[in-house]
Amino acid sequence: MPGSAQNGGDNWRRKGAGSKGAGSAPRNQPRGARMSDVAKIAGVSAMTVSRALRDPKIVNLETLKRIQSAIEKVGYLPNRIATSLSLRRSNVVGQILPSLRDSLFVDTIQGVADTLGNSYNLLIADSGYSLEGEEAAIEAFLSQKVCGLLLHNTDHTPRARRMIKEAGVPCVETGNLIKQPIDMAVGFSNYEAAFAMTEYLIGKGYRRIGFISLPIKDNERAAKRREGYVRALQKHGRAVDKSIIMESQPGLRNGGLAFAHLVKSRKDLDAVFLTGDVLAVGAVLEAGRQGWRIPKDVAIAGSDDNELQENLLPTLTSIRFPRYEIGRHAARLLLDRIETDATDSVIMDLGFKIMERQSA
Amino acid sequence: MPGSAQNGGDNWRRKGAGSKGAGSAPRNQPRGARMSDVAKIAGVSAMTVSRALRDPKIVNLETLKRIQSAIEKVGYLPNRIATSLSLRRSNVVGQILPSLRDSLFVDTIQGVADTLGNSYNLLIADSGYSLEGEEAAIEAFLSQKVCGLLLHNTDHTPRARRMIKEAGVPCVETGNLIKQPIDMAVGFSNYEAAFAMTEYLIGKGYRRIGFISLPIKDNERAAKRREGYVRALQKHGRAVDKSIIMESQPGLRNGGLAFAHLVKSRKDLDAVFLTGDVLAVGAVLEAGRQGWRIPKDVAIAGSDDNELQENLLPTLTSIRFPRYEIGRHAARLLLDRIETDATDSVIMDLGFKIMERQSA
DNA sequence: TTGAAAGCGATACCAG
DNA sequence: CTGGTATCGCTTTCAA
Repeated sequence: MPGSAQNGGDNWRRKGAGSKGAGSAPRNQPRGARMSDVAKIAGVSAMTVSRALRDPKIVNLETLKRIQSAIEKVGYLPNRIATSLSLRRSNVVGQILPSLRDSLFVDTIQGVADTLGNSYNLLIADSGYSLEGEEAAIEAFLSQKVCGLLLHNTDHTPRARRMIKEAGVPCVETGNLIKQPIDMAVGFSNYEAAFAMTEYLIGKGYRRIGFISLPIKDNERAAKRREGYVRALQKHGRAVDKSIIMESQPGLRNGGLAFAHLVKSRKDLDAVFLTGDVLAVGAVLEAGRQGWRIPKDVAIAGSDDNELQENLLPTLTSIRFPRYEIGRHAARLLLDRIETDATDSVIMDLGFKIMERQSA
Repeated sequence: MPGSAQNGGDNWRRKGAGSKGAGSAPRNQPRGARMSDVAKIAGVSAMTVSRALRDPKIVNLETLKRIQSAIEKVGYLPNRIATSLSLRRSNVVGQILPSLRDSLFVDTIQGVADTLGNSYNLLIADSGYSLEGEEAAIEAFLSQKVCGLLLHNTDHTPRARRMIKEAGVPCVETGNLIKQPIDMAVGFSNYEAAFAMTEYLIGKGYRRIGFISLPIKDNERAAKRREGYVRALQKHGRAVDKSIIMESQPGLRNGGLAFAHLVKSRKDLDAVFLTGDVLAVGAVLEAGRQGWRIPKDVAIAGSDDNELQENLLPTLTSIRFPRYEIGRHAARLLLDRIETDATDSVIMDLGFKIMERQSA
């Protein structure tokens, strides 16, 4: 229902909204020039045109020139659909993410796009955070005959795994690293990262460290982070207190609310580790509203570091993940597999960094 | 050069990075089942299978069942490349944005993806903020035979415009509204928005209002906003002082620096309007560092409202643009054009909202 | 309701 | 260096 509820009875400022204008679009399906048209004009066969496009060196220079001018004359654009059918291989890579809206993923997408360059195109879809959604997108992409697949989750439906394997399409899973990828994997260990941050906080002398993450259900990353937190506490002989382990819905506001709730309910907390989305940023802002001094009253640590976090007041101690690099490497692995006969199953751990700042 | 410089001599925490594992990928190009294979198993012709998939009702129920079980048996997946070639029309929509990394655009992408649904796929590319980059992406997409095109700019190379028109592909330009779209346009007026915000500030009693935008060169949106600011001042009989009109590179930090520079150089400023990217957020954070009271010492107004801006301290007065809605409407227009014989040239103004908050 | 034949626009292969 | 022919996998058209 686009634009009905959202804009109903609104007070948006606009001018002459929805004007249907005078112009008209070209309806005469011109069915652009084909290779054979170019060939005819240049006085050669279609095959020669094909060669001229693909490998100009093997074509007579004179012929080549005639072909090129014919191409310009009719404004010929190769039909990549026909090429793909003939070659039985497309030049399209498919990437599926939980959500496109989440700014966490845009760096990875850009890393992929930058690496693909001009020879490949990127098909993109979101799973809506559901395995069924992912399966549907995978099916659609395999139907499109993508030459490679990039998945964010490492958790998939059995049918999804089977389809990918049967299609024999190169596939890179990004995000949380696992032991048994479908094909290849690039990412970092959410477990290790949360473990390291928890140890960092312990090392800084905090005695009672709360933990807030996104809901664990159907979220392997959040689950692994909580596990890392718990194990780090245990390693250092700290009690694991379930009453200071919370979940929060995504969003700045929700993170702030969860944080305030936790701090108010447990006066002995001296640090809170919020991981996922913008939860930690919300906590810093909420602390400001409450008048709590960070880190003196309570310390805050976050994850998914970005420019905002290093400019907040106070600046936020956080885990930095190499999201752009993950995109680059994932795409690179795909291209290597496609363009060479590389066949190794690769698991690439790009690690993480603890960014020590003012908040903890 | 992926991963060399960026990770060279680093101190990222990882485990056994770059392990080349034991596994191996399926190399035996299985060339999945074709429609004729399904047909053979079901004891019918390929045409009947085609009909069964496209319009099950017109096929005998018994036959249909045999076909369906044959499909499951061989794990048949339709080849959309072949369909597209045969139909001379793909089910892929192409969207081109200045950058994928910029979180400003993700809402629009999501709006598009949500509207396309399961029947269409989304090809995406970035122009790298250059007209040449956009032209290259348009050419690639037209070669892929996209059934519709979504452009962010309203400024294009002549060749790009010509190619789109000659291909006869439905096209929606989003972003700044213009009078002469290639085909259709959805967006808002940057001029009107900046004009309205400037009038708002004047109405609040601010006497001397500075202006900071992204660099105007090759940025029609920024140019229109500055024009709106200037005209609003003129309408209200205010002097236009070039020394308090600045440009800033994108980024939180840069916005903060530009803001601090402006405030320090002109002690009589009582408000600054920062438009574009996260400039205004950077200004609020910088004010915090400097110890300036907002809006008492100086007021701040921004644009591109989001959840962060309404949770900053102080909350930020800002212009809200309906980015998600733009995506939805743009995609809807495209689908209408594709699926019906609609031919109207539409210019749709979705407006904007001034969000009045604490900072101005 | 079903099937046979002729494309869609390019490329691989084999001759010349 | 160049051209003819078969083919990629599906759909349209026309018969049966």
